[in-house]
Amino acid sequence: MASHRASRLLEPFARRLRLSNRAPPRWGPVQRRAAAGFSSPAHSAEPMFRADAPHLEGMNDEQIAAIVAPVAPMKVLAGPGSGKTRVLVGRVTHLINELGVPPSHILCITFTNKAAREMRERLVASVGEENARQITAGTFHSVASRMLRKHVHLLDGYGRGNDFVIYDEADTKSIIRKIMVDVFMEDKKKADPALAKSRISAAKSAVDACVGMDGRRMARALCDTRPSLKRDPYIRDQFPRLYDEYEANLRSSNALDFDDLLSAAVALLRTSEEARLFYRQRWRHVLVDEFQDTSLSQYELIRALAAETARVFVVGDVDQAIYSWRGAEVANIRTKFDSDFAGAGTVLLTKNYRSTATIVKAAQAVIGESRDRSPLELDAVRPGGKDVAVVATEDEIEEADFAAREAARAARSGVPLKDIAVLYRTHSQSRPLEEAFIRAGVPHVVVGDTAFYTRKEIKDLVAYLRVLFNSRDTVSLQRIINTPPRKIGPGTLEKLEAWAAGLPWVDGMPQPLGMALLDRTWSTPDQDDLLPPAADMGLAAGAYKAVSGFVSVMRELGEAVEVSDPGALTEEVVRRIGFEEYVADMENGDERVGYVKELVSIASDPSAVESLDGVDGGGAAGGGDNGATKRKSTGHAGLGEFLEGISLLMSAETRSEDEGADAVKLMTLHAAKGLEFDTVLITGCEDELIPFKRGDASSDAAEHDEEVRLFYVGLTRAKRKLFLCRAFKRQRFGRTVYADPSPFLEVIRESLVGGKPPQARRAGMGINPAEDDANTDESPRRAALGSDSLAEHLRRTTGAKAATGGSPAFRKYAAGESGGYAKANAWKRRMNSAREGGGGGVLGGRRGTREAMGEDDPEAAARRAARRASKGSSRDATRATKPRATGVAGAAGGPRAAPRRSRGKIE
DNA sequence: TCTAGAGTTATTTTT
DNA sequence: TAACTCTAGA
Ligand SMILES: Nc1ncnc2c1ncn2[C@@H]1O[C@H](COP(=O)(O)OP(=O)(O)OP(=O)(O)O)[C@@H](O)[C@H]1O
Repeated sequence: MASHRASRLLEPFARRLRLSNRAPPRWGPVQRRAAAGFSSPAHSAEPMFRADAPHLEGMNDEQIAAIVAPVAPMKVLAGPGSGKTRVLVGRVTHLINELGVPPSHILCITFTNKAAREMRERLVASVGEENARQITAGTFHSVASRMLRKHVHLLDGYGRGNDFVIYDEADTKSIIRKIMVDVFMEDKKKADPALAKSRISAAKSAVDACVGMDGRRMARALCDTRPSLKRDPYIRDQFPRLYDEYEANLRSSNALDFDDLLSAAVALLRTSEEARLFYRQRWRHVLVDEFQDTSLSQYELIRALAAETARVFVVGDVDQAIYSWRGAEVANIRTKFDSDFAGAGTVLLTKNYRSTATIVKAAQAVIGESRDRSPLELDAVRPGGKDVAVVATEDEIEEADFAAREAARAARSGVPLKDIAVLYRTHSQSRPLEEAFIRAGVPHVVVGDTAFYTRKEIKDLVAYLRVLFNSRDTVSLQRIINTPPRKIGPGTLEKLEAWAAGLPWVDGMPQPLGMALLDRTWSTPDQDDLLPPAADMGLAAGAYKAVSGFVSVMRELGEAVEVSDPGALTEEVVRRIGFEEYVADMENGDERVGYVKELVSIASDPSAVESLDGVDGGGAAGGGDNGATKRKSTGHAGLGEFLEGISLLMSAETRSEDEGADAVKLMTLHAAKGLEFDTVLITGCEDELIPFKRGDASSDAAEHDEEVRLFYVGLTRAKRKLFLCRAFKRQRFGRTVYADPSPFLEVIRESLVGGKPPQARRAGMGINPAEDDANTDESPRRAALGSDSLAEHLRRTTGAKAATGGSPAFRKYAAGESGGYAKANAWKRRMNSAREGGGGGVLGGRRGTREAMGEDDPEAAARRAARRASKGSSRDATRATKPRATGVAGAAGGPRAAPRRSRGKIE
């Protein structure tokens, strides 16, 4: 039985394989143009390639060495902009065009969906549409999910069916909250599922495959990686139980969380001969981008897929490792790869083709602040000019206005909007930016914005679809059973649960309520009553009627599933449950109705799930029926694909028209990894924001280094022009917080202009103070707050030592010693703690701030004094002096409002 | 069961 | 500040 299935699944591959066995013509003689940085793998096979092959054109020797290296484990280590991704694409092209590898045998793994999409574009350009379509390119999670969708039933005792759902953060937290309240009797109010979830997640990524491990085992694993937790009584006493309850819940709901996707895929490959055989045949060549950010389970997935076949090619840069907080291990690329993949070769690339020399120099200076960096050199190929500007503004609103204006200016001078990015450390910074872009009428896209799918009306609607797809999904059922209100309150729900608990168990578990209600598991096949008699369910007549109503709607919708594509089905759901009327009645009803329509249109649009098809590569992971051109998939499978898409692809802007849209991209520094833009503006270059410092936690050296790397990643996204923006003050928690410049700014300044005073800078070294920008602004204030006053501010607040040699000061600061930036920090601490204390302290604190600021900018001090005198709230005062004639009100309904992410299709 | 008003909470970073 | 949750009262 099993082997029959296997051979059926493998059949298409066998066919392709036969086809591809014809050797490609015209292989040239072996040429070894490349030597530098190329350590030959143990294999003695010589690289074979045509020196004139188009995909090698313009490549340097090291790049070619990597691309044409013999098929054997290979890793490419190189700094930003050195062409790692380009080499990876070149390698794929080489495999297909020169070695005759069928594209469907190639698996390309990236870290984010954006990167996957970009990779796909590059592949299309290099190997053509048809070939690219057959390559599997996706994130670890999407690839793992696809594997499980096909084969999870082969995981013995795992209790999941192929119609599993993926629980997102909100879903898992709601489960945990429930456990905390029901099992641990915690106060509903106090319970903090976030911490517990992060512990569970950390434990799961600390282990190569959590499948089958119980809570105690997981607790031990967690303590092994985080020794500080060993003495934590919570981990010892509660965590194991919590974990087991959590797992039981997911299992009963036929659900997996994000970490489970990876673990289960690893377990699948380890335990199932059939699956192992299948995927090793399927993906004979595995290539991984950004390998430095792989976690243990991701690494194990690669190993399980490719360790024996040894056809693995990874690229990465330890200096760009920015995900250790979620379990990424640099050791994977540093050492483990070499020891696990025998005879692994290494190629180093050291030329930066992306950025101008000035930008590279600034970036190198910053990464130099990391203690644990790669010894790799990075030489800029492009000459440098005045490409780096430091800009200081009064607050985040001005900063945002500046960014919008600068983007518009760049666009006017010919830079495509989509080649401009505004980066920030935290999502919360995106809001004023977005408002400014709307005000300025500059088209923009907020990338990685999950807001759409976390909206209540969208979650509700998706929950309907999920229950229709998988009736065991208890979290979703609880969401929808009384939404819109249909008189099934908590009391009724409790009775229903009691009823379901009394039904015969299925698969060794009590029946989830959804299954009991919707799958008629209580009935014998020939009965066709909607539900058992009311008395059997312990319900009063009214409640019984309400429940019957719900069940009958769901039954009918369930029948619609098989004949509808996701769009039509969603529309049908909306119609049957009167969702639009329900939503319209809530506040902001019109807007919400718009979002509902948006979801329908996303569901209807086959290209909305484009990257999912891509993951499938038109190949076997999706079943035997494909290879056909893209079409709407109907039925259960189509619904599953759609649901998977919205769980896995975090952002709504996966639709092609948004992706390709000519719009400025707003995103976090993390999200920008691997991308490049002509012009980059990094906002919030302030101490404690970059590098980020959380109020409570004391940051250790490793965390600081990661902040350094993150900023480094941000800097190196810029090809031609880089703006570093900071604001003197910023609203946080509704309070005004004053901030010093990021210490990294001083590092950059010093590297580009040396320890010279600000005046010398203007004479025209690397930094362009952007004074013009300031002066052409309608607000004359910015001139006063340009980078000159910034430098002045830096010099004074960090002391003379820093002024003549910022770096020693920085080192002290980083080491936590006093004398460096500690002075400035003490100043700020005083400010903030003064504000914390009651009334009088507030005033005193503010005054102190102004004085301190006033020292370096008399004009600003005068302005503040005027504001103080005006006695308004600080916000009003700010507004009064702001060039906001076109303010929020004007922009809100403005016809030229920029295309925001989630509304694109509403018209 | 629903609502309005009070009260509290929030901000790293992502799949 | 603003967005969300909870509670009391209808
Ligand atoms: N040999 C080359 N000649 C010209 N341009 C090149 C060459 N190699 C790479 N580039 C260009 O340099 C830029 C950076 O390449 P790529 O994105 O592949 O770098 P990367 O190493 O992946 O960067 P990162 O680590 O920042 O993701 C791209 O625009 C690419 O086209």
